[in-house]
Amino acid sequence: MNIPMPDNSEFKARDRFERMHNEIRNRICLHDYAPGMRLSEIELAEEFGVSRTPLRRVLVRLEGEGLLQSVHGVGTFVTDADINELEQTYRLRMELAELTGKLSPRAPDATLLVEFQTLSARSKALIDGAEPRAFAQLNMDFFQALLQLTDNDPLRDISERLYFQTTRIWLKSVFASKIDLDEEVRVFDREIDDIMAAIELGDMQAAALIQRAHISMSFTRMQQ
Amino acid sequence: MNIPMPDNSEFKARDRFERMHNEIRNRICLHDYAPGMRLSEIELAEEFGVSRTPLRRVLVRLEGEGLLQSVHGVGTFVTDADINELEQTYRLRMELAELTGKLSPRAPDATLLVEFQTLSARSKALIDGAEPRAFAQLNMDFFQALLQLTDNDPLRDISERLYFQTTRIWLKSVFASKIDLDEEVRVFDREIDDIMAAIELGDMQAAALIQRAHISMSFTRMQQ
DNA sequence: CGACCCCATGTTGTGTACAACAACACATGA
DNA sequence: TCATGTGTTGTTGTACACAACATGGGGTCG
Repeated sequence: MNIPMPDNSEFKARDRFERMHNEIRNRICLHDYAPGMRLSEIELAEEFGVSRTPLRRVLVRLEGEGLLQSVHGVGTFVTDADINELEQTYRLRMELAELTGKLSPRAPDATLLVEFQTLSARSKALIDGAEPRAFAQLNMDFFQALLQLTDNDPLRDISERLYFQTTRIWLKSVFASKIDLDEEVRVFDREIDDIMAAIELGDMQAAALIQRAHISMSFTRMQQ
Repeated sequence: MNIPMPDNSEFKARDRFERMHNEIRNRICLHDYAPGMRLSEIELAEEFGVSRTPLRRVLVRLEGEGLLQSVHGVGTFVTDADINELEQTYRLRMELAELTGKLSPRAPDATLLVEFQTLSARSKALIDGAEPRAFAQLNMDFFQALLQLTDNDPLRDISERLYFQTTRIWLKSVFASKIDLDEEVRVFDREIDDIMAAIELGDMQAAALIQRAHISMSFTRMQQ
């Protein structure tokens, strides 16, 4: 009844898939591929040194994650979202963030604490003049660090999935200068410090609530 | 910036993909393909009258949904889950069910009410001696009807995703006679009637809470 | 001038042959 | 008897050629 799994961790094909998937997902998230943009299967395949077949496997996965959409005979496009879908997703993300503190919260180990401190330092380095892309990268890294505060795997997967669905749309507002970047960076820096304070007290539920509040405020600022 | 979409709804390729995906997912959910079972790409491709290529696209999607796992040179297997993963997923499903009543609850239209009555009738028909598969099918149909009580699309998607991840494992307990099927059917029949009562009062939040309670109890009975 | 048709072009989708890989049976030797 | 190597078989993964499809431009007819 057990599914066979090679104990060796070489996984040539699987690793390649994972690399390509992460790389393309990051590019979408960081607006290297902006919403609405068309991706060329041929160019991407050439870049990664593979044929279209394994690349398409990655694209199919990303389509399942709601980040891409393929249209026969036309192209593969980065999906966009209107304000209504976005609001639904944000409201759900808020609830999930709170659940992070309720379902299997996990206190961070020493390694993770150091990682948070590094993130905090990176944040402060951005306060005096930041580029949107560097800020987006930091935001993503911080989010993924936060995910390690819960042991509930499905919750992690889903939160990550929704993060990647919303963050590029949010970033669009930043790029369009609808949001004041410097102000956003300052707010984010406070969020990191507040959450770190809660974590160091071992109060994971408080950390989750702070995160929830910031997701909410982030969406509010975006609407203005 | 808009993604092109044919307004015509013929979509030959897309429809075929959707059909194959739903069919295989249902088979997994109803234990036509039990957890741990190996699927033959060649046989499935022949059955659907296509080559391996488009079929593999479906399998990749199902792998992304956590229902399948492909191992190079060995086979494609229906995933199983141990009790720990299952508990995590069930706890998350409970919370999401409650959220259904909070985030964009929607009162059912006449069509949906009729559908619920039909489901109730089907349930009562099963009370005197039911087959596990028919019960599983009813359970699935009822769940998908419940999903229409919220307008929050991401919440719907995720709830459905998690349902398909857990229900086949739950059904395994039923097939293994760890759970008394007749008793399970009676409990489920009450759940339908209780939820319908709440819905007819327009109290969607109560309906959601009842559902949450039943998800919880279902998992408890399963553990015994 | 406008409406329509047709075809050239570029894209995604499909079929097929082959490569990479893992499991198993069997022979072979210590 | 057991360990080990080796070939066979069947599976998933990959490459490539071609089909299906949508788009846009130019031509043609009204």
